[in-house]
Amino acid sequence: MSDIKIIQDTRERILDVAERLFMERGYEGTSMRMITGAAEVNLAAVNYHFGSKEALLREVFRRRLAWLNHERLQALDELEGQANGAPLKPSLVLEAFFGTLLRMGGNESLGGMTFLRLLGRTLTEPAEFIRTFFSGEYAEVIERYKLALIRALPDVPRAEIVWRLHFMLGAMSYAIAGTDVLQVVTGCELGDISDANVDDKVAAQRLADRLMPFLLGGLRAPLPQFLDLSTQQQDASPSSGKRKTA
Amino acid sequence: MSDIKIIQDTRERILDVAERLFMERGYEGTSMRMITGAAEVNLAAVNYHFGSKEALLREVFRRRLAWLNHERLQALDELEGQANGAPLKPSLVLEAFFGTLLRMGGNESLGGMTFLRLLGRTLTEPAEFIRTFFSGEYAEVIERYKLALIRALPDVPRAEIVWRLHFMLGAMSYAIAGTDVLQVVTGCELGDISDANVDDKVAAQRLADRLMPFLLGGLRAPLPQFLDLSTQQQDASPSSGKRKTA
DNA sequence: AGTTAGTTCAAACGTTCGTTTTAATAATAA
DNA sequence: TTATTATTAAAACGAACGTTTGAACTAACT
Repeated sequence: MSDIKIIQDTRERILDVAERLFMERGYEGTSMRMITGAAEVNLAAVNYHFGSKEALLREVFRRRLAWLNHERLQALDELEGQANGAPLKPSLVLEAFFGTLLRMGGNESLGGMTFLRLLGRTLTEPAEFIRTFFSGEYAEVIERYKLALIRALPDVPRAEIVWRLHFMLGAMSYAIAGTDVLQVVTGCELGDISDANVDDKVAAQRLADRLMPFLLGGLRAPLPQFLDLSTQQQDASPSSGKRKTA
Repeated sequence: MSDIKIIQDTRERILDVAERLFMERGYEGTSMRMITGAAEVNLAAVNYHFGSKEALLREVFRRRLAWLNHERLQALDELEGQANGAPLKPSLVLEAFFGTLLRMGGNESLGGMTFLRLLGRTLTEPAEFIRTFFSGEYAEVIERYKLALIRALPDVPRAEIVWRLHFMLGAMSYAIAGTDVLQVVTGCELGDISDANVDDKVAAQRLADRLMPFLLGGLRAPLPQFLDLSTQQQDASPSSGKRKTA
């Protein structure tokens, strides 16, 4: 049962190892020799099968993002189909977008938490070709969800929704990518996410349970119109009265 | 006025240039020759003044974090002094923690947005020594604020607060670090943060105005006890009744 | 003046990087 | 079988990496 994949062709074995190493050490911090060494293939195999290191990274992402993009679009299609033209509830839009990703993290045959961590980390990689690659891969899905959120929150300005989508992506990426980083920072009380004994399925579910309420709370927070950071006097507690609510 | 700092000693010029390049290209993506070339100093100057590339990165952070840590602790001290032993309002704790950082981003002599971006990016750098360095630099401040939040939200389990602190750090880091990344992803409608024409002061203020309400909303969101991601039926809209609120 | 400590400089060190080459081997088709 | 193609193998390529060396220059003090 655990040795289903003992026999793997070179191509797949390289992709699996590269996925893990890129996650652990970053793109620039992972050399071809590390990859081919861990995958137990010849050094030239990467260039033979993929052409270059850059192309290998792209392929690592493409085989996962193809599934993710399709799944996310389909989830939104279903929601919009059921809604019959009515705006969707924000919670359902978030569930479709982030829930799909987190469910992917729970499925080891789709890369599991390894791929999720890689995705979160790589979004901040500064290399030029990585950025252009991601905007190409992500553009369509993000655009669809952005429009869905704009329809779901008709009273909130578009710009504000984009900001908050930005914040939500950040919270999610760090929550995933930064586990071992912030585990030290925040003390060891998380336990859950960074626990290696727990399998991806459970870890992803626990993360989802905590993350989704946080994101919804942030998305639906009062608008900043009447808040002023430069004074220390603003009151953002829930009991305060006169505030515009998203 | 703009040429106050034309004359700089080698040490400072290296630090300034390294700060910017590490932000733009990452630690591994920035070579000593890039740094010394841009700083117009000899290649050996970095090793002479700092010892190694690693030590240079540490020094780049130390000169900024010294100020930031002091300021954050002092802000919390003041709040707790004014409160006379009573728990602080969550909004004030967040203002002290994130407001201090964002004000730093508005002050060019403290590194401005360049340092903020560098900080956000570097938190996810996978290199081992970077992680251990940060946990050492951050530990005290994070611990203090964690305790303040725990006191500020007595009804919320400690673990949940740590999770949400984690999420907030992520939202902030990405909001800062990922501007040029997600600018493409989210379309060009942000305009504000990634606009090079706007100075750091304005950019930091605009970011703060958007970010603080989002973080507060997330921090104070309903607890996940009764939410279940695996079913698509949960309702997280604000009008729904029976939910425990943080 | 001479001495000393601090700094800058050009040049080279050995290592590792991604990639390429050329030959050997395995697999498939005629 | 032979011919052809696909894959793997070992070795080397030039370039770039972080670091070190030892001499040259500067400035201050005796």
